[in-house]
Amino acid sequence: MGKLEAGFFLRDTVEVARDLLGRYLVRRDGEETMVCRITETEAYVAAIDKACHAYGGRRTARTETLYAGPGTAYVYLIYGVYHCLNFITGPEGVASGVLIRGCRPVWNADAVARRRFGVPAGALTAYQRKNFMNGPGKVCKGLSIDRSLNNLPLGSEALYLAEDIPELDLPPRRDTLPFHTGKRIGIDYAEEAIDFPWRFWID
DNA sequence: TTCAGGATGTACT
DNA sequence: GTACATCCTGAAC
Repeated sequence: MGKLEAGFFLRDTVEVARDLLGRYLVRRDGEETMVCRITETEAYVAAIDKACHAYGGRRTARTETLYAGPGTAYVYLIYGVYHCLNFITGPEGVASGVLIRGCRPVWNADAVARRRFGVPAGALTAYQRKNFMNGPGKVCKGLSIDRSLNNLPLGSEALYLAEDIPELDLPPRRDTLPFHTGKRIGIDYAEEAIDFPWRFWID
């Protein structure tokens, strides 16, 4: 099946964030299976990063998932309106993870478009296509991801990451994939961590 | 195309 | 009470 396993997430968080670009996010919601290619990620590392929810070792009901084992899904509500999806990196007990900031449907785009805009993919305007899933809240809207999936274990059928998907003829990520690096978005409060180049994206 | 402002719930002070 | 790892709308250009 090509599912990413624990070893993938047990590496340095920044390296995992970079390596998730171009890989497949698979979501099974009832009878519908949707597949997206990841196009934008950000790394968060509690030990040195004031932008991380678990900075300074903070343990609360919300941050508890950040301390879970490698590959666990961390989903939280932001601004009272939208959800954000992360995958935990490193060993259990070390709070760090990768935020999925953007992706693009590569299988069953109709199902994603209906969740995102209420219409099939063919009915989208150019503006809607451009803003399909270019943000963490939009990714979750398009894939029906909410807090019911928080703390979901690595490799769950409802939501998992894959290296390749042979049955759909989706090829593995190229290991020479060109990518961009920059500062993270929406963390203006995070002092020196504002400038960490921990955001990665592909075209 | 860019910009300001509002929506909205939860965590934390 | 305040802040928040955001997004949408409508107005101005």
